[in-house]
Amino acid sequence: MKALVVDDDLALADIISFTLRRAGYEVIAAYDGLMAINRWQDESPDLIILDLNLPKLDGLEVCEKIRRNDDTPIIILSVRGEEDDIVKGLNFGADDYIVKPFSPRQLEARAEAVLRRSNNHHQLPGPLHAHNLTLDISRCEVAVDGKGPVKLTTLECKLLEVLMLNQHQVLPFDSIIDHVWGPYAGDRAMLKQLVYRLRQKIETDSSHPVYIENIPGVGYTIA
Amino acid sequence: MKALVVDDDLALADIISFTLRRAGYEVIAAYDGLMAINRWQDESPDLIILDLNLPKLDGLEVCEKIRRNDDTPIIILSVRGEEDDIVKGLNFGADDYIVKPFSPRQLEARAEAVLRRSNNHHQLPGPLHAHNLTLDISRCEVAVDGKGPVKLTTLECKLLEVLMLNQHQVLPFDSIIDHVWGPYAGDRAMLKQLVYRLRQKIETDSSHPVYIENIPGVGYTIA
DNA sequence: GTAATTTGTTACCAGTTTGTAACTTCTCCG
DNA sequence: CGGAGAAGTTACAAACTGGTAACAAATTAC
Repeated sequence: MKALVVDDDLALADIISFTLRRAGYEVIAAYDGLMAINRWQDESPDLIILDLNLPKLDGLEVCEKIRRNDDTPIIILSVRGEEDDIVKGLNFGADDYIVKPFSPRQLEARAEAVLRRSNNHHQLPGPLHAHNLTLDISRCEVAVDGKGPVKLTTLECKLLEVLMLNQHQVLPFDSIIDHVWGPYAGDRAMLKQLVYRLRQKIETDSSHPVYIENIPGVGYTIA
Repeated sequence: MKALVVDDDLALADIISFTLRRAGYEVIAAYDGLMAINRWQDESPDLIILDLNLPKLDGLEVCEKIRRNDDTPIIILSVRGEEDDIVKGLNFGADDYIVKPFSPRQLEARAEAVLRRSNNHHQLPGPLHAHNLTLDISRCEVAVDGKGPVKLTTLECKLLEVLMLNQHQVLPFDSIIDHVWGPYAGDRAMLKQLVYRLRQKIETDSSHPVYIENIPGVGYTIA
């Protein structure tokens, strides 16, 4: 069982690693967000212990990025014990959220509980389809109604991606914002603007949006 | 998605049930250990929220008994936040352990995280039914008698939600106000107005309200 | 470096939603 | 019957919302 420990606090990372090794895990470590992504790609661990407060790339973003590609179990470890942080973390796809300070034994028990549940299966992201839109995420291009692909900017692409991934569901403003700009950045004015710009590119009749629908006071959806 | 809530504190069990219903779960309850086992056998819920301090049969024993037979996700809920308790709970096969007091939002998020793992297709909260009304909370839309959906405002939606969740019960003004406007906001005049506006949208004969009934001096109800 | 593109910021407008208050109707009860 | 209190109705103003636009800052391309 291979575990990836991500924490910029070297001392703490060591303690965690030690704990896990003692419990029989093979442990690899990363000290910032980018490194975490790299090690995850190279080593494909069975479990990730993730601190939130990371240099270079925020923990939540790491979590999101990983979740987009597979479902390696993730346990978030953070000093932030606020309600909002916990809920946000779990909504980003984490399996558990432990507030520091914590005990090794608890970490061990929770790791086991999470692993007990997980069973590996992969899924690779092809182009996304919804309605009659086809989104090629890697090239940031969308084909409307089969017609020639339209180039999107990075943000527009992320917006459309999260909407299409959750087709038929209404996504609340805040969760869209989190997914497009990452946690702790972005606001409604920016989202409003971005939706406007994206619509300009994919909607034909501006007064009656076909694809991106607004649910007043709640969020947006692609039906 | 069916959830079994086990807690001998009736008030708390009610709060938990309400929270889960709001999130789109069908909820059944049990107030002691033996009852929990019975209901679990009869109803085979998709998720169990389990208090540890139970009469007749201890929570941990319930957990163990259930685990022996199947792997229904179990979230333990307890006042005991000691290391030992948490580790023990998780080792008995629970999927998560939440220490009281906790917030509804966190319970909801953790329930979702656990379910995400247990059955890979994560079922969406379905619409609410009562009488011949169908309320889609996420879209703020209600279908009357199967006919085309009517758009509701956020407040109207919250009002109808709380009424429908408590169908057949008379809800006192103050508790409705709390649920719609939150604590320390809203008053009866505003509620009166809101009921009027909601009725306009769903009632056909204004002089004889079919859905929302007023109990003078007490509150409103959906029969 | 400059030009082009992308992104963030601010302001405005129209439509909607909400709060407030006055007024009417209903109901209960002596 | 009549009056008081509760609930329903009406009307209007204030606040808010989301779409649009124009412009500035930041980023990228050349």
